[in-house]
Amino acid sequence: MMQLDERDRRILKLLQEDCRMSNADLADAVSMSASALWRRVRALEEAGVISRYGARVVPKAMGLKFEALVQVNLTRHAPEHLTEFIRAVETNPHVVECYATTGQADYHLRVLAPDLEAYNQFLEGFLFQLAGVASAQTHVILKTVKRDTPVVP
Amino acid sequence: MMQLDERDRRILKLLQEDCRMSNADLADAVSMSASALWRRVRALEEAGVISRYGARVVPKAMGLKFEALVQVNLTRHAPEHLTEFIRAVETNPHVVECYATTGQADYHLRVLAPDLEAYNQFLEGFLFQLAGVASAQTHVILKTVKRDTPVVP
DNA sequence: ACTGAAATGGCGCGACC
DNA sequence: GGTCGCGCCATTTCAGT
Repeated sequence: MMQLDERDRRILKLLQEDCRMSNADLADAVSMSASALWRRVRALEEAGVISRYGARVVPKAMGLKFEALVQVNLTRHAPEHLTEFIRAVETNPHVVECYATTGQADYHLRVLAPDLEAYNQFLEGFLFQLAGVASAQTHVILKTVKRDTPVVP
Repeated sequence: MMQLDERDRRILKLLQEDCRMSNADLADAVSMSASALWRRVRALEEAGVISRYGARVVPKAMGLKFEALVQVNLTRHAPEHLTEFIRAVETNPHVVECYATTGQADYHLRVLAPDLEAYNQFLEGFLFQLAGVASAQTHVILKTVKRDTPVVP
């Protein structure tokens, strides 16, 4: 793990907001020479602090107007079903987030679909087909209050 | 809303994976001239299909080793508390996601903190201080199975 | 209207203090 | 960490379809 100073935090903050800004502008913003900055950014990438530079695509603009959080419980008695579940979730394009959690539910998913019908198809045709899945509880997202929030504020 | 063709989808797919790739390389990858591609990307930005170009920062690398999903229920009788809740959540840097949902919980949050102690401080010093909050249920994230998944697969 | 070729000013990236 | 410089690339313009 890498030791980060205040300057690194400023760099990360700015890159989270707009990673397409020019290296030169960023250097200006943090009062550094372009190449010194460039080396820092490189170091942050290589240390795995920055995992990716990705464009955020708005789901609705892609026709994905239905969104839900799903709590999943697995059956207790089948360890081989767990890896199958993980692999299936990782592969399925509807699932955009998945966490193993403490509490009532074993797993929490965020799922995107074009509409309610497609989501039902996701449940019946995919999630409920998985052997390890004991139950699933859907929370339809009514409104996205906050998302894509910078980790470094 | 904009009409997207197959080429747009390929552009978006690639930009989601690496939005720092050069315009020239991207043009090659989708078999277009650099200027035609550049105009398309511009159009996607202006149509709001691409909301941001952001570096993904790994929370753990920033010392944020504790992560939780929190289900919040608000009191039924105070509409003015709702806006206060929303504003507080939007402002608080620990909260990186927030959704209004159907189901047992009114709101779902994803919260980052340095450690369990800091999270307890988040609950006592922030969340439970909000007048509208009736109850909160924490699901500690044990493992991130999937995240930052492209919307366009 | 939409395309791509060309021109240029700026920038990324590396070599070297 | 900064300076310098080469070569490449983003961005605009312009002519062709």
